[in-house]
Amino acid sequence: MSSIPTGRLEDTGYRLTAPRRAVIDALARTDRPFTIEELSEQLPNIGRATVFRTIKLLHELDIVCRVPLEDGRIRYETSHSGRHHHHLICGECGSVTEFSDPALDEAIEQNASTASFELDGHSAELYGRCATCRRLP
Amino acid sequence: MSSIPTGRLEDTGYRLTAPRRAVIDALARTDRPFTIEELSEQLPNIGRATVFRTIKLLHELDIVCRVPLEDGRIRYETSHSGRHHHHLICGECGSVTEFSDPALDEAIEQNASTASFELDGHSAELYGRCATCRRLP
DNA sequence: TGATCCAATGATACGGGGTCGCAATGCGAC
DNA sequence: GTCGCATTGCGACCCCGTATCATTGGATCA
Repeated sequence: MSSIPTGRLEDTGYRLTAPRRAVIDALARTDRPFTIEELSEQLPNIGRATVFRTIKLLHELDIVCRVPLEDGRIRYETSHSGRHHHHLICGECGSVTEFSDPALDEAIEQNASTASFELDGHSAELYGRCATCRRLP
Repeated sequence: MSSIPTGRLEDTGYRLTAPRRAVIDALARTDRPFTIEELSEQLPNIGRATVFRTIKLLHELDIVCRVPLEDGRIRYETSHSGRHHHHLICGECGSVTEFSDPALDEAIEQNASTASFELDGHSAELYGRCATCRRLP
């Protein structure tokens, strides 16, 4: 159960309304990647469109992040670092672990630079099985 | 106008039928990433479902690859290398350039290994502006 | 050459995920 | 208080892709 930086909403001129607070509370109660549908089920009093809009907003503020699965489906997750990062996505239990690595970012920048490409974003997702599912210590 | 290795279809036990040939011919005529809809418009006599099925098939055979855009939409592209690679995706002209880089793959494997994660796939997409759009030599 | 059989096709309905339009609501500033 | 505008809820809608299923047609073998 992590805490969500609601201040960031108000700082950027958005209102912290009751429905938004309800979505944020629901997020704080989950520690696993979720779909909008799952989230929406937990919030029967909140309109589906509002859940979508709120998640979109939180995504723009880097409070939640999109997690693209291998098959193209999307889940969302509350970003723990709030900074740019990558994901280790377990295909067995569905867990998602954030990581960041300067060497990886460096390799990405190097490739862009070699191609005279002006980089303004990137994504990197790793798919496989997590340590827990492999029953490693 | 690149040539498509149609042999790979028959080698794997699939029939090289007229509709499939039509899709493949259309691909050979495009050198830009495309959506199924765009492709389907060029093939008014081919059923939409067949275009989807054929692209899915070609994707499994690594003849075309999925290109996930920054906003989550998907385009497809005929894979030039036929091997695993990453993409430089220009947000201005929409061009997609393949590249592969052992250093990048190495960094990815390193991170998986550190997390005791058993890697069985990964993706890396770079978003920005290509050299042409930047008007570089 | 024809008969046979199964993969492939096309039409269409369906489903998941997300957005739009719009009237109603409710913050926050004055 | 009240005014204005951001936000909400509802429902219709859209996009992309898949499932269903009757029909077609290609490869194989006699």
